[in-house]
Amino acid sequence: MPRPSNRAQRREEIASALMKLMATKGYDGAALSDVAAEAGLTQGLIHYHFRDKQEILLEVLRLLLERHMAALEAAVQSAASPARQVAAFIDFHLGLSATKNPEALACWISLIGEAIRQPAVRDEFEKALTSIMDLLAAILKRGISARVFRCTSPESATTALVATIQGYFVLAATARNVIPKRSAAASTKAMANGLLKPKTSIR
Amino acid sequence: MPRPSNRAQRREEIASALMKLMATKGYDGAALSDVAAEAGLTQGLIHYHFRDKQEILLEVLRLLLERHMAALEAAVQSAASPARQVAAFIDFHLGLSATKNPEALACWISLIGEAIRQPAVRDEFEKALTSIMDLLAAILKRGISARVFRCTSPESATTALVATIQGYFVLAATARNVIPKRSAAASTKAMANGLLKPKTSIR
Amino acid sequence: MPRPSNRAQRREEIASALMKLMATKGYDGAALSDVAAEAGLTQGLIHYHFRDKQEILLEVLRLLLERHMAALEAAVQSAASPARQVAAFIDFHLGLSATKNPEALACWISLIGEAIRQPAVRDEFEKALTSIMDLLAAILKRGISARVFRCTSPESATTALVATIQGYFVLAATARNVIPKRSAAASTKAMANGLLKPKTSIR
Amino acid sequence: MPRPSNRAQRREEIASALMKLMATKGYDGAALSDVAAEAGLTQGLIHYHFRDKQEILLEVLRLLLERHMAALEAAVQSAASPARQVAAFIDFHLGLSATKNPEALACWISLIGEAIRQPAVRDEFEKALTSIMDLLAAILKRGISARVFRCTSPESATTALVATIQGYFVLAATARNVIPKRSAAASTKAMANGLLKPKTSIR
DNA sequence: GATGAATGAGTATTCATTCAT
DNA sequence: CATGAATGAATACTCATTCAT
Repeated sequence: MPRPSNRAQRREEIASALMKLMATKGYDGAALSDVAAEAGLTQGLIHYHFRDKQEILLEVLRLLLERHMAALEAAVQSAASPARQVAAFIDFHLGLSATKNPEALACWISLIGEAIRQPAVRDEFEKALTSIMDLLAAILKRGISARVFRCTSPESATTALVATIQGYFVLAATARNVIPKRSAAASTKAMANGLLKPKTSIR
Repeated sequence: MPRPSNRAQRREEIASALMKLMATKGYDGAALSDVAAEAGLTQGLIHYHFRDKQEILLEVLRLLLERHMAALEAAVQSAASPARQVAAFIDFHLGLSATKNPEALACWISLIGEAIRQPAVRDEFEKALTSIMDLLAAILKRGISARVFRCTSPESATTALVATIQGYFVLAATARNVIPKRSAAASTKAMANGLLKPKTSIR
Repeated sequence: MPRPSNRAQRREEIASALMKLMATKGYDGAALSDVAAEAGLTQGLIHYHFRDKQEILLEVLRLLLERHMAALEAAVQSAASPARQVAAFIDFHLGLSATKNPEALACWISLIGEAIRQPAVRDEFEKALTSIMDLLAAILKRGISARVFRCTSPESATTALVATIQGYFVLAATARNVIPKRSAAASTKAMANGLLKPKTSIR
Repeated sequence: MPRPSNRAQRREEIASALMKLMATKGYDGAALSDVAAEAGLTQGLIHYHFRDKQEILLEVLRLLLERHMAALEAAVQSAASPARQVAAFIDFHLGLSATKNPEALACWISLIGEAIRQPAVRDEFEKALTSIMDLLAAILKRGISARVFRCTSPESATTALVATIQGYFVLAATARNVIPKRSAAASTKAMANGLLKPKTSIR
């Protein structure tokens, strides 16, 4: 009578606990003993479910991406035209409701820091970024095919817009005061217009 | 006759050593014993020149900014018109020679991570960003006064362009492969055109 | 109809797994989780078959001795005279084929280390040594009765020869290079001649 | 004004503490926290003077060998002829006073166990054995040159005698009861006679 | 018999910081 | 100024053992 496995659930509990702690203390600052306490588990159990701390970090990244992509796809699919989808993509990341989850944001910035150093994290982080960029690139390509965007390189444009979004994330996490209220999405759309030269302005 | 103080020099040596180590190992990963070894002096001496590790980090930030601003001002001042100065500003950060110093880039990303957590670092980081943004804002304001830029909020535009640059830094540090070759500066200029609607295109 | 008990078989599987791991990692270095993996079963099951880790070690010793004694008795019994039996005893331990099983050798050395510390292991180890020595002592006593050996204390002679063999084991396990090729059995026989002063030389 | 170094002294204190604990608890069983307590130092200081635990073990080996060789050379040099020097060599290791230091003996046996696994320990252990064997080999060679020993291979004879001594160490450490009182040195001399066929018996 | 989850004490090692000299 | 020793708390990770199913 094999016992039913609760691995997936426990792994998520542990990763969520790390996510929460990382937001305020960073990856290095989040001790596994704190993670265990936060998750209401013993420290030994953490290493029963994860080989090492890095593996938990990768699970955090996986969770963040999973949740992000699901919501992002929903937001984008509800928009009709490519131009509106680009606007939806920007609003999703930089609109009013985007700042609702500062925990995820701080966690994401911490992930950037670890991605520089830990090759395994870098690989997964790059894949995560690629997932997000692929979604935007597909929109741009549809807009180009439909001749509503006049843009030579959808790859470059995708990168530029994602860079802007990531940059706003950095500013929001480190120097919130330097961002004029509600300017992020609007400015980014203005920039998208310069980049994509759409027949109808993105707004 | 007291021997001449070498405080300033020693402080810079120590900060430079931390900068070098942070680039590859991050702030937490750079042990002060390693810093001492890298700087060619003893661990005890570090605490003679700095109260604690954070103070060295702040010195690193100061050094980075000092060097950055000096070179940036030189690059911008050599440009004639506001439009050309914006281009110079972008090229300085994202042009071909910008990637020449990966150490400073990785160090900067690490600083972002610490700025989230250590309030003292956050304050200085915000000031550093403000210095950079002030320089760009001044250019934009001149352009607006001279009616070569049609842009309602120079503050928002400044923020947007700096965000884009910071975002490219993040991508360059974590997922170099996702940036099409030489696209960063060009795309950013295209975006600047959308943002500033200049009489003559920025390029 | 209850399924047939596989206790004995499982115990041997587990002990064999520990034996294999001990050879390369030592007793302390062989984690029970590794033992379970090596034996192809789960960690929990190990403690169903053994009270604790030490009990597995004792089983390892029992297995090693059982196999050793069976082969040793066969080797000795095929020799005709006491002198030839002594030679067979030496050859069995130090001859060319003796080094064929480095796993058992390394395991034996590890057992020595544990015998120093764990009293239960020491007791069993002493019994094992006694079994081996009893076999040699019987040969020597027969030789003395038959007046082919001139030796006052068969106990001392037995101990001396077994000590030499154990010593060669130590050298073989730790410093293989210091033993001149094929010298072990020959030298030991020369020493046995000094010890037993046989009418016909042992060789 | 450089502070005078006490490294050598501290290293010896720490190694001595490990030696003492290893004798009863083995290498793995001797926790560095216990070593620190035994030496009356803090745990951190141990790692200031030694990179890791293995390095302490190597220092233990070095200390053991240093002390052993000094006393052994003194014992051997006080003997006049090669035959008497061989006797002195044997007595030094197996005579009545040899068992006076059970701590060093148990420690030596533990070292054997570690030499099997840790290559760095094996190398040093082999060198230590070689030092001891070189001393005996030199005696044998002098005896052969002087035609008082009739022995074809001094290397094999050296190995055989050292093996016997090591074997007695093993028996003494694990199964003291199996060694007839005072038989070790006498039996080994009898064996040496078989091996070296000296003109005058070794005794 | 067998599984897999859970425990909790233990371990080597790291490191910022202090301080006597 | 400078050294090197010393501290002590913290940290990730290991592992024999227990237990509910």
